[in-house]
Amino acid sequence: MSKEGLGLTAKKKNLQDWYPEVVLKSDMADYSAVKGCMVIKPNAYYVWQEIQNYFNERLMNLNVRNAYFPLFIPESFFKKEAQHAQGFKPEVAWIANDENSERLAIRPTSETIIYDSYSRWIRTYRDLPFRLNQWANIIRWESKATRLFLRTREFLWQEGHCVYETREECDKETLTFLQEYEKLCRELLAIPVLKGYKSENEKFAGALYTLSIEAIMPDGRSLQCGTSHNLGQEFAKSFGIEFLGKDEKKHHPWQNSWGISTRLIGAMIMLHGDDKGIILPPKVAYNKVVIIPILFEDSKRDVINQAKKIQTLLKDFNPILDLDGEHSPGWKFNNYELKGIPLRLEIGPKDLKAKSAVLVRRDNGKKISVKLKDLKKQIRLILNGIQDNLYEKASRLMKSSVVEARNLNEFEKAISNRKIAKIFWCDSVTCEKDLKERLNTIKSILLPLEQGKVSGKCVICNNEAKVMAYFGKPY
RNA sequence: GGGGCUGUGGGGUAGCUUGGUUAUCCUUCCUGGUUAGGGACCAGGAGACCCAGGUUCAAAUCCUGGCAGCCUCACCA
Repeated sequence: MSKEGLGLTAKKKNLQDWYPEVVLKSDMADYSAVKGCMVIKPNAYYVWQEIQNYFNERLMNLNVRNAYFPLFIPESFFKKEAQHAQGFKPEVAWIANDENSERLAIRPTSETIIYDSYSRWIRTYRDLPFRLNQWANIIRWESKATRLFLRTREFLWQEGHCVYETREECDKETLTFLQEYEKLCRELLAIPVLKGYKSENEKFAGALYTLSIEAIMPDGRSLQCGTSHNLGQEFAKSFGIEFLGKDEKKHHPWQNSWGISTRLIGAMIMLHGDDKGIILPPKVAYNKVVIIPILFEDSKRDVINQAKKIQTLLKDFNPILDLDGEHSPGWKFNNYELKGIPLRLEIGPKDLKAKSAVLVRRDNGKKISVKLKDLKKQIRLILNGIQDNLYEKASRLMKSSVVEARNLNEFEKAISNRKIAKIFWCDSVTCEKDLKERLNTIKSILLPLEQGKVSGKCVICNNEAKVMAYFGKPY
């Protein structure tokens, strides 16, 4: 029998059903009247704001300024970079209001409109490096297969666009931004990731190469969480971006672009949640604590007074104080567990006498009694502990999700066991395409940054192996 | 873009095959009372057939179209 808010599907049993259910019931998001477009509700939007706060500070350290470019991109801009245009063709939404002027794309990414401006702004080597970022919404007109946070027609992201004199600088910072993403995922969202290069098939349309971070979900599928592209000089050539060098000659600069999106919120929900609901990493929880008074007739007033005092004492953690008299404490426990509040504080007559309160962790359910004088310090410690524990738990999951496969047999076994297979690979486009024809949802996830020693045959096609690669099922 | 499934109060559902009284049950919500450390109990009350056409004496039920959700293939963050 299902009870309101808790008819949750077991996570392990059926992740595909659990995920949308828990997103809706935990009050993170809602569907809207428009297909593939979602409402991001306050607790989820707060996570996005924390991502912005964190990353804006990092950007300042890296000398990247924020700016904003238009939502609309003239069709002719798109066509200037042929590979780029081809790559995004299926998912661009168009505006064609005015029959007399060219139609406008609603940005699926902003390279073209931004680089048109860059071509007028960049003149000499003294203008370089040039680094901008924008926080924006993006439209990709997915025909089907939309999923809350993970794939929607409109989503929020940041896109950084930098210009450099030399390939070396560009390479270096392309990697730097990827490392920043890894750090953000680890420190803020407690998400461990794999880092590496995308294969030729999977790289960004128009890029020289693409670096990406990938989080492994509980069902063994890989979720791309952030990308950093070295765009080489091709966009510069297409958009006429040139600078006068110290050598008094004109050169095309090197460029990169890099982005993370609200998809990260989906990764966080899917990775940390359990059968009771979502679990918010303390650093991105709007309310880090919920105070639940245990009320009896004779001690009601004293307990409520104490609960209010504790609320004031703990204001740094923005605690919810639930004084609702209709619901039982047990009902409240379940409700806040569903919504993922990291820490619950229970205060009743027994605690009042002992000058203490009971703390219960959302991540492991452990319950301890803490003296009021130690409360703030203890909560700080416990919240840090929860943050660390979530990351460690997810790291163990990631480790157990990746298996080495030394031959085709082991490879296919790994895939059918829903694992990510680490293999020797020939790194050829045709090999990956052939594989896709046989196992249609399987592709290369990435080629790890640290390659180690590669010797032997490609596990898939038996040609000479050139790289180490992860293969699996992506989201 | 192709194929399949689905849409009933705030949430979960029965009813649809074979059209026919006042649309079932659980939960939520409101009122009053009794309660009280892991989803309390009693009494009363509120609340729904996705939208637009069509067939019919009569449509939640059948037909057509639209919208939305899910699964799957293709594509993609």
